[in-house]
Amino acid sequence: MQKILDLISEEMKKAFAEAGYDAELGRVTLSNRPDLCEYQCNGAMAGAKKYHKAPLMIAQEVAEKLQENAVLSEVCAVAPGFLNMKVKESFVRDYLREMSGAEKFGFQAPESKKMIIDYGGPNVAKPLHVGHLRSGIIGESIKRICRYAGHEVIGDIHLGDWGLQMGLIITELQKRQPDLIYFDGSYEGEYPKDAPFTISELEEIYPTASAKSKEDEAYKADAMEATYKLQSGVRGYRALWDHIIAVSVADLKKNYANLNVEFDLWKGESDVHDIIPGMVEAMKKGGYAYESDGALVVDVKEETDTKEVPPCMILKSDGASLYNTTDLATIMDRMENFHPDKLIYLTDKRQDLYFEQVFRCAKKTKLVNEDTELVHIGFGTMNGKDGKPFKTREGGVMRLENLIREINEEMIRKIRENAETKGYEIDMEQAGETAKIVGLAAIKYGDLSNQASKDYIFDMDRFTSFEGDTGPYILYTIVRIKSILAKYEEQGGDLTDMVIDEAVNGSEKSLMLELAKYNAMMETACEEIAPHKICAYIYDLANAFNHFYHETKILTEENGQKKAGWIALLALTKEVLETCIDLLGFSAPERM
RNA sequence: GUUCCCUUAGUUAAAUGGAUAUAACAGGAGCCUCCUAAGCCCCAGUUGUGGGUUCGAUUCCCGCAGGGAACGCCA
Repeated sequence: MQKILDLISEEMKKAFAEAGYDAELGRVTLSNRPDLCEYQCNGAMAGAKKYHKAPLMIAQEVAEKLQENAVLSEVCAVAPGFLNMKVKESFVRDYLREMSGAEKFGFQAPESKKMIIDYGGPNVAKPLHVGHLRSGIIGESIKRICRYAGHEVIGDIHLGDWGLQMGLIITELQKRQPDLIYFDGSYEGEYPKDAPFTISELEEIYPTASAKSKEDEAYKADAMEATYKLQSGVRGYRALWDHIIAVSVADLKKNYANLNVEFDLWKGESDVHDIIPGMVEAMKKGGYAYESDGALVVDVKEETDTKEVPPCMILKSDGASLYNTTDLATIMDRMENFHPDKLIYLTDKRQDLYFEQVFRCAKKTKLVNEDTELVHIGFGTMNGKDGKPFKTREGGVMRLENLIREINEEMIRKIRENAETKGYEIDMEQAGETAKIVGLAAIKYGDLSNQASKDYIFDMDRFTSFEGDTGPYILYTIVRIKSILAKYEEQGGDLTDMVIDEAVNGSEKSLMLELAKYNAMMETACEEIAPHKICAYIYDLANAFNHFYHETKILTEENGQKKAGWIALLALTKEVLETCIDLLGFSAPERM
């Protein structure tokens, strides 16, 4: 389905051509001055130089050609050469009717690609903290947006499960429980099914071990040896590692489920351990990798660089692999097993240069094809009110589950308060569920409505205040519509038998024009992988609806056809809003 | 030190090179016998600085100031 701007532009282009000017000048845009018009065209000003004519004269000539027209109800030329226009009510009506019946409201999907999203995953055995929030929230939304656009998308959490941290945990475990069967080298039997620790113990063990290793050289040496033993496949260590992963992953799944974030793959750095030697060999043989200060590196600088791009390090001087190594090996693995057209990496934006190096290295060493797209989406930091990285009141790192719990508690309080002032009974269980839904929307909308690349302030008070441009405001709008639709059915109305009518007032037309923007907005949001554009759109749409709602008494309308037309408009608004919030990764409750 | 990014109302954020820069919050004034007042409505208040390109610049280019970040054996 064509975008409404294109349809209007077609008319304008015809008029430009009829008046003897270049048709391309007739590109129509949304009005910057809603008080003057709905759409505008600046082509006359752009063409003034070319035709040596005053822009206003060109605009007037073009406007004359548009006086009899099926699309535009009003076209006028104003100084210095703007063409201002309004569209016919019947044209908008027809457009929305088509949109209602079309798949994805007429949004045309681009050419389908296969892509993998790498969430730059959390490390196992460490609790999720607010730093992990953005990657999960943004990643989930991007995944949904790309799928909506018709792409085949695989999301891989890409756990940090193979480094020194694992050795540290094992070492600390050995100090605490030296008699564990896993440390008995001569043991050849089956290992127990259950882990000798819980997730809370694990979360305490890692920081303890990490702190000890920084002070105690011998301890650190033990940890490095344990890492080596693990990576070289010592049975007991591998069995212990399996336990650590299992306990940790179960906890991660629970936490991500609370955020409504899902991964298709739970791979990690450990998965490519075996293919690293082959990759390194190939890089050497290909003449790409060479030794520098004892380390193995690949040059990735290019002549056009204005900045210095250091070589990409493949192996450390002690021969051990590092972050680069596993990322490159993972690229190789993904190319072989999934044949993606595009790889998207989601991490903190501080890793920009790092990914530039890795991507160049992957291209240069032909791990990927010439046309494989490698994209790094670097997101900004989530800061506290003081503008510094978000901390708890005590100054520590805020655990994700605590953050979610705090929001939920505040939400329940709000729901109770609301019920009390309006004087109705609430089911506490249901209130809890609603609180979760609304709280998640508050967190996600608060994050996604900002451009991903920018830092943003996470202000608990503002996010839970629910006023203005927030997730709860969007949900509230949807709930209002649901409530009206339900009452309409109670009155005996049929939701399957209704069709949108011409707008009868300004706020209704505004709502309709807002709806008509949908496919253009979605196209931009998909191309730019920009969830914040969807947020901005639904905020405008919710505003347009609330304005209309305020002016129009829908259910008490006596003209049945008129009422059904409004109900149809509401139904479309609701569907569009729900589709959008689904792409953002949250949903609306039945009531709030 | 080098390079990259950022700077918009008191605060937090918007604006393919277009008219009077857009919202929200905070501040001030209104609207519930009426489909959820988590709403609607009115008022007041902004592009760091100096140049350039352009008919027109928050947007593009150059300088300056202020802030952030990255710069081979961390991830």
